[in-house]
Amino acid sequence: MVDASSAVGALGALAQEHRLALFRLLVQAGADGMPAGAIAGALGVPNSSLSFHLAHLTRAGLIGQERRSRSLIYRANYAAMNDLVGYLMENCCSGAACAPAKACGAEAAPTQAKRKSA
Amino acid sequence: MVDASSAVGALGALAQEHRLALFRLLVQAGADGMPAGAIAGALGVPNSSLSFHLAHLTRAGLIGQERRSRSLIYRANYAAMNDLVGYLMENCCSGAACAPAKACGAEAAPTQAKRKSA
DNA sequence: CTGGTATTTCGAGAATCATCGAAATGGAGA
DNA sequence: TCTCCATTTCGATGATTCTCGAAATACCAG
Repeated sequence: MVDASSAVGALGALAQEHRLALFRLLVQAGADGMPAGAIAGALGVPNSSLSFHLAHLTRAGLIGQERRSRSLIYRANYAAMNDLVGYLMENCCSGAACAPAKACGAEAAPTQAKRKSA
Repeated sequence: MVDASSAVGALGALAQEHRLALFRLLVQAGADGMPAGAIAGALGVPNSSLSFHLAHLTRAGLIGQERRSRSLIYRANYAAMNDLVGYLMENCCSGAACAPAKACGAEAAPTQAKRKSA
């Protein structure tokens, strides 16, 4: 489930050039994720700026992190992405021809608890 | 199609409490849309503020307007919404188990030219 | 043409956000 | 333990955004 304020938070997190590119990068990276350094290189953003955006996206619940030796591996939270999309399209067209729009149910539940039941 | 900057624009347009509520209201209203006054009433937002948000959403291409007598009818642009979602999920999971995620193909192309080819 | 209603524009103030260098932190290897 | 590397926090600055009353505009009915 998604409530209005968390949806606003998630959309706000994505509403920024670097963060959108970053999130899409992780979405496309799949379950393997990417270490912060590699992301910084791929996006051409200074470390301190990237860290800021990474934290923003994390706080919004759109990505998760996992430590792997010295590096922090980030990966997209597909469940959150699907929830957000579902929230946007909720009761779409007042019940007209609307496919439920489903998506990447990937195995994105390796380290952290992805079960954000609340 | 969607490019990065228009996606950022659309997400930024949705990343605001009132605008998100407004957009969802229109999404749920369906093809009939709603006049500005009714929206202001439903959201409890002053006219001048609502107009600002309406313009923002319109500039982002997420909603369209049509004059009907003295009122302006606003309605969601489902094509834009679907494009945005498609952009977010593009190449999801690096080709893993990802459904193409489709949605409200409604007849949302009444007044303005929705063909933003460029 | 005149009156009236629906909606937008104008303007200014308050608040939030993005950027990035330098310094601090946390973990791993020797 | 000591050192090194990856990443984050701190701090200040500049830019953007939200809000809303009052005035202007657009349109329709009579």
